[in-house]
Amino acid sequence: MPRDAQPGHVAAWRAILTVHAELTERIDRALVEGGAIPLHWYDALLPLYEATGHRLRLGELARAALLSRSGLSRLVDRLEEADMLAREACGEDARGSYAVLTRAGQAAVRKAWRIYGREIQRLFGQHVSKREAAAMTTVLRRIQEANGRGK
Amino acid sequence: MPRDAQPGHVAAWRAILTVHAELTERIDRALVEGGAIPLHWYDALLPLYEATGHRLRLGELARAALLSRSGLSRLVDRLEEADMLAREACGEDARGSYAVLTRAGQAAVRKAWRIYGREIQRLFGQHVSKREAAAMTTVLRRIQEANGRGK
DNA sequence: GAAGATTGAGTACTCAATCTTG
DNA sequence: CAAGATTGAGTACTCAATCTTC
Repeated sequence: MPRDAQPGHVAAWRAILTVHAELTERIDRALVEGGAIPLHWYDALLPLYEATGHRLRLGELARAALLSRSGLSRLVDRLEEADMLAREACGEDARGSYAVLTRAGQAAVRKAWRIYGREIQRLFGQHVSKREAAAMTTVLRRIQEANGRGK
Repeated sequence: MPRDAQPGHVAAWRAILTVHAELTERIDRALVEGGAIPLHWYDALLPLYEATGHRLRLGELARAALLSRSGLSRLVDRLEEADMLAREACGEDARGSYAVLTRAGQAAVRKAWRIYGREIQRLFGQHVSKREAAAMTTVLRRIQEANGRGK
């Protein structure tokens, strides 16, 4: 967006882009430097961690991790290779598979979260009051809901 | 970040991630469907558009577009191929080059911005009051400045 | 030797096509 | 033939190595 002729919401969107890019990069760096899994892996493993049984259909996981089915398929290859998760046949529907977190995968998520949480506090939370955080969440959730799924 | 035990700033960060991912994808789709350049190209061409003389050193452009030098080098190959910009030798320093927007490149930025601006309004601005946008910008700029460049 | 830019090798994604099962 | 998952081909990035000029 051009710098001139900016209604307020354009400046806000621009600020979101900048903060997202900067913090995301720093968090990923902190994870790697701290000997944890990369942010990318964390994004895929967290939905599993939060799922009941630490288990999700591959399609669901793809959706949760914002990846295409094919992209997820290859990522799961690498995560399985690294012993973060295992594929498991799906009883009810022989077409499908589950991804299930291993013990090592669960530990990796917890370790990553310790670093991630610390960094969010340091880079973001530290500079934002409770009130401001709540207000921002409200607005963003409203946007989320207005745009969720449909057109 | 786990869904439980969330201080307010974690929820806010999570909301930023979600909104960023969703809107970014929709905007890119709108650009392509509208026959404009992809978001990716826009991100690289806009800094040029805003630069005096529509001209920037490749290194500067890399920084502005949040790309590595090598990544930018290849992107510039494609943009040059598509007649969006041209490389130009740098008089003062024969090591360096400039990237300069072509006429077509300038037009492409303007066309993309028409769509982009409309989509920001539709997906984001429409759901946010002026006050809220201003408040959000203030907070995010504060974070930006606290984390800009240094540690 | 350091800095600007490019090239080589490797990684990670996409869409379209395919295979398998419902 | 529709849906879940994978595979093939193509694209776009990264870091490390290289080339050129300061």
